[in-house]
Amino acid sequence: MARRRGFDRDEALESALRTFWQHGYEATSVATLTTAMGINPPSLYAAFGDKRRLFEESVQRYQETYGAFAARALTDEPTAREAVERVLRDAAHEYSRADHPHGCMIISAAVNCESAEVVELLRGFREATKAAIRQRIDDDVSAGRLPPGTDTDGLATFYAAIIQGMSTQARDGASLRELLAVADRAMAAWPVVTAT
Amino acid sequence: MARRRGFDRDEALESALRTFWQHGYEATSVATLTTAMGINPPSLYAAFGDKRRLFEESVQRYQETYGAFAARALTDEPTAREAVERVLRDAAHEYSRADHPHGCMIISAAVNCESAEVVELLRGFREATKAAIRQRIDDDVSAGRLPPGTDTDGLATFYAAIIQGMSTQARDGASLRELLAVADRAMAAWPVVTAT
DNA sequence: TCCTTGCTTTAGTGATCGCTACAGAAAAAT
DNA sequence: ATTTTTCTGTAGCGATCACTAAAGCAAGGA
Repeated sequence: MARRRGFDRDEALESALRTFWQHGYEATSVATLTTAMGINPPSLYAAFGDKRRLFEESVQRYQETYGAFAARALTDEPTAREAVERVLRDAAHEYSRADHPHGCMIISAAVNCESAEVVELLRGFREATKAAIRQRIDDDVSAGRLPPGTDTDGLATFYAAIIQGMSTQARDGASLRELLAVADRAMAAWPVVTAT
Repeated sequence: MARRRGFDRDEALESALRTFWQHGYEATSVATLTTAMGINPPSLYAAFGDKRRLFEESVQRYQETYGAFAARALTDEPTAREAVERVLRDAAHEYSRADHPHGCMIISAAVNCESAEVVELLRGFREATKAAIRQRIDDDVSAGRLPPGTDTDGLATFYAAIIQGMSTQARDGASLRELLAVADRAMAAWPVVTAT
């Protein structure tokens, strides 16, 4: 039929992801992207549509790779307490790794962003994570591991805030040790279950 | 001598501050600034130097006004515990007020910013706040209100992360009630002082 | 071998970026 | 009233923004 694409679409998307992760949506220019991806603008537009759709694909890919630890922890662990603790400890490791940008892309890539759609896209992902934490805690209330009157929404908001604070700290250069200390301290705020 | 300035420098600076606070350093264009300030570019450059120096003055002004609650709480309260608790509760109120942008300017205005100098400027302010919290806790260790082995640096990092998480939550639309719940939950992680 | 098809490169679109030259206007000093 | 000085508005600087028209090139089908 015709000539085939001369670059690996997946590798190019990974390069775009990391560039967006480091600099954010609007601060990343198409020129920066094409340089990082090793292609020319027309190839980018042919393969990914435009800058926004490339960003959306990058975020999707982030959620399925670097950001997948949270969903994994929430489903794998037997109790809400262990699940949340593992989310925080995994976040500490993930956010401080030296082989990719620090912090969380979902949290930091659209902070100074004029596009309401892009802002809402990431805010939606953050809300979803918070809702997943709350669901996991609700399950524990239903199972009797937490008292019936537990403020599950408040707890979910608190741990979502912790994750966001850890991401900011990581961006500011906090070490794995410091982030783990934050995670441990945050778990000290877990509701005390009084014996019956 | 000569013609006097036709606008109020302080009012113009306040307008610039709020614009930077809302949109961040790089996402705020000079055109946006001049519109918000009600002046033309040459007036801005004559009165404030350039965009970066205007931003620095805006940050300075922010610290002395909207952001002054933290330093006040840390010096006014009698104990570190009360001081940190008041910082968090004041932050909850300040970050969710309807009459100015949500969250903290120092935390959010240079997240997606390519200028290393601007990033470092705000990071320096964040480090200073963290250091002030740590100092206040160190004082309590010296005074015997906290045990000698207390990890004061870890505690300061934790509450700095809480403040940053609250700022992100506020930007995402969290209410005063939700932010206060985060503050209260965070205080539940304060070290337990065992009786001697 | 030649044609068709689609990816590639080059080069440039109008719009906006931070910033400023220039000239007119206004107020204090003479 | 005239001069001096500094602010003000207009208009535009070169650079960069996201994006694309046009033409060259490579590979499968005839």
